[in-house]
Amino acid sequence: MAEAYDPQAVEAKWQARWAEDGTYEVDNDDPRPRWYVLSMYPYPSGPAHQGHVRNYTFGDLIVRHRTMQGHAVLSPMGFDSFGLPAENAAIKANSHPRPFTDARIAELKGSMLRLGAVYDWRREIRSHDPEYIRWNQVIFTRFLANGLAYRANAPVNWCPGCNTVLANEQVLPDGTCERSGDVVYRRDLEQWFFRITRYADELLDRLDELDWPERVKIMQRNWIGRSEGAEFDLPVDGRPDVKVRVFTTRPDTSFGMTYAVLAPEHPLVDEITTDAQKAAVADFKERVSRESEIDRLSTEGPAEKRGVFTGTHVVNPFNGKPVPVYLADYVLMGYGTGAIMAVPAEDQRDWDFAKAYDLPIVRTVQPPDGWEGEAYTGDGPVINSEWLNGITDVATAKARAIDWLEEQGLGERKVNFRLRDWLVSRQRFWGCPIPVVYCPTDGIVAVPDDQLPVVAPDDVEMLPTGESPLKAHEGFRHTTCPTCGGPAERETDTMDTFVDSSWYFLRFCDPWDREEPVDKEAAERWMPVDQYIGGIEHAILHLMYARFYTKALADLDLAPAGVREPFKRLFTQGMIRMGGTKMSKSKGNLVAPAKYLDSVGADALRLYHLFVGPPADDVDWTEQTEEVIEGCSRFLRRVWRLALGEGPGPAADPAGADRAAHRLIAKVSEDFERWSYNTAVAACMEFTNLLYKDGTTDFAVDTLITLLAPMTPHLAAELWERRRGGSVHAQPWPEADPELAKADSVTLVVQVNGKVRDKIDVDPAIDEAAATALALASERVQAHLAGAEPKKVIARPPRLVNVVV
RNA sequence: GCCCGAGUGGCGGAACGGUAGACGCGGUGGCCUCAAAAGCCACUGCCCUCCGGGGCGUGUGGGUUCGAUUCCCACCUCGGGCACCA
Repeated sequence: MAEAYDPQAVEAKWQARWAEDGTYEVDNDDPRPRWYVLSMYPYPSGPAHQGHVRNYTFGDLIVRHRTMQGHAVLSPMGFDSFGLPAENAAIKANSHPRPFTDARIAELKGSMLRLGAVYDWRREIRSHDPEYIRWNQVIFTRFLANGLAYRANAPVNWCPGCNTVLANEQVLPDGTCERSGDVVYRRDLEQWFFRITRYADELLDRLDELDWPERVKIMQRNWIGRSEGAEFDLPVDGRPDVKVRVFTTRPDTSFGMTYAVLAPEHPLVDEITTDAQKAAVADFKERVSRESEIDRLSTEGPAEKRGVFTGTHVVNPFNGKPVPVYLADYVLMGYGTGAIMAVPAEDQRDWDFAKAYDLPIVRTVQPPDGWEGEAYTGDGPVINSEWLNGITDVATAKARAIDWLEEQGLGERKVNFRLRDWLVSRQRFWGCPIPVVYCPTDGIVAVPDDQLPVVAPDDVEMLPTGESPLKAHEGFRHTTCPTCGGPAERETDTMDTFVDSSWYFLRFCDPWDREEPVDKEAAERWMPVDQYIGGIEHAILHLMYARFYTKALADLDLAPAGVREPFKRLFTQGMIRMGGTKMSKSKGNLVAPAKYLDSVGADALRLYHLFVGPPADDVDWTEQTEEVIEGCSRFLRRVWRLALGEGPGPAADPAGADRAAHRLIAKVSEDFERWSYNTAVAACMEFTNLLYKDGTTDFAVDTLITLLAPMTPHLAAELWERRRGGSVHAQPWPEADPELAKADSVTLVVQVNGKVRDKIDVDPAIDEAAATALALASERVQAHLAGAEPKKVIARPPRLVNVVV
């Protein structure tokens, strides 16, 4: 009797061997065809949780599968180690975020190793490493030099009590500060931005060429929010020198404009407000500025309170008629021109406002017969529009209206984006410092390369004031100007941590490069990432920023010019849920993987994650989960006994077992390609059941072990070594022989009027005539025909015959 | 409100337009054992049955088709994303 399967012993042995042998280290000059697999590098929050396990199980499967297929697989890993949790923990413990972060990384890395996920750890990147900070900062200065980084005023949440900026998450729903309880208000502050909008068109257009989940592409398209329309001027009535510029996507409806609206923050507001309305307008502006973001953006609430009349009129250039100008909170300064022409008949927001303020409504598109709705935004013939009347569709009318505006010199075609520039300033300590100094003489000066990295000092006091200790650190703050040598002040803001993750995949190609952030030759070789794997929660921000960085770095000659997109294929795995909500540390409902690593082992836990359902779907962690994991462990023990000769004896029909093995190869290979791991596991279980029933052959068992290698790598390695010697992971991925993989007989299903009435075993090569004859000869079929003549017989040999009466 | 995605046994889930429920969990029965654990074998959608079989079944209602879980239309429920973007 061979010894029982001891997962902990087997797993420790092979993990040590893979590390010692550097099995999954890959050099940049490796001659094999390249393949770059990347799981999103994690924020180190402590030991791995089930979401990590799921992510790295899929990633590791691909690494091992592609390696067996003969590729040089680049599989790097690192840690997104800057961020607020470490800063808060440090404040709480009155320590520094670094030791805290390093400890969390050690824990997470430890559980990744125990999972048996293999990486080229020589390439490890940590965002808080001074070397990575340096290159992050070099890139920032290049962005600055090329107009991709700039400083501008931006509204922020300001807490007067804490004297600091708050993140949206730190503002309570009632608009007060979560720490001090003071009323938070919006205030303009100088902040750093990256000009991602320069790439808006390319970010949108290149989505088409990506092999990404459709829903992620849709989310990105919506986020970019490209809309085509026109911009034109509305002269103020009686003051033709003052004009209000508006943006509209529906210039065809211009004859239906019955009023105009400015955003409350619009610069022309004070100029055009009449004396009689001054008090009301001031009152309204004051109220809007105090409204929290949430209130302002809510569609709830009485429409009557949402606007105010300025007392002024503007002239509709289309028909020369004056219309009143209002301020309304539903018009935003940040989009378009911050002013609109309002056409209540064809815009629901305008309709609601018009109703509340008793403004006229004029339809310019004929709604379909029986239309009972309010604003009509669909297609239809133009009405009430003078020279636009008679046009029967919106698209033509739009084009005609824009042409007219351009001919008259009143306005022009215009494309607007919802996408805003990326605000990267964070008033935080535990992040990459922005490498800039402010000099009274030279203004904003980038820190020169030879003085990088700018690293935050260690002798800081982490205080619960909400302020970055960098601000209070005189030694850091006061410096000299790199240009004039005079006294200057350092920027104390740090960069958004999304900056760190926007190019790490490029650095992985050659993390040893001491000259440049990205080694272009190495990046040329490995990029783009062939398979990127991560959570759907990064569908917009991280993936958008990384796409932006890749394009910008290419244009600045900091990355290969030909690589415009970082991630060729993207797979987004489902979330782990428990009791209806996402399993997470903050919700306190984590089920630690360690407990399963200690009991059933890593392979069984990996198998569970592969088997439980389609990888893209969410997983519910329930009372039953424990039993399913136990079931996976049971299967592995079954394989163990089978492989070591303790299960069934040799097959009476060895050729039949071998043919089944070839079918298994075909099935698992196909399932791997289409991310159907749950059915691949099911096929292996089914095959194992078959061997238990009909007996084994060496080829059948070896095949099973080889196919399991990417899924349960330790067990497969151990069994292969005991049976054959050497490493299963060095074996080539098996090829199915199509001849042998053919089934020796198939079930012909015979239906009468679409209902199954008989099943007959037939030769797979059976032809239509023979199948029909066989079906009609069936006693059961005859019984159901009851003497009637078939009207029609549909034969789809060898699987089906349908007799229609 | 708009945009996605999903509704299949007691449960997780299978199913190029062609046998609905693979595989697993749970359950039932049997074998092994002094007993238990482990293991092995069989059965397991619902209803009816004269045990031959028959009927009903993939959220609801229609449609296309010889045939629909699959394609089309409408609706319901749940989950997610964006939320006044002119």
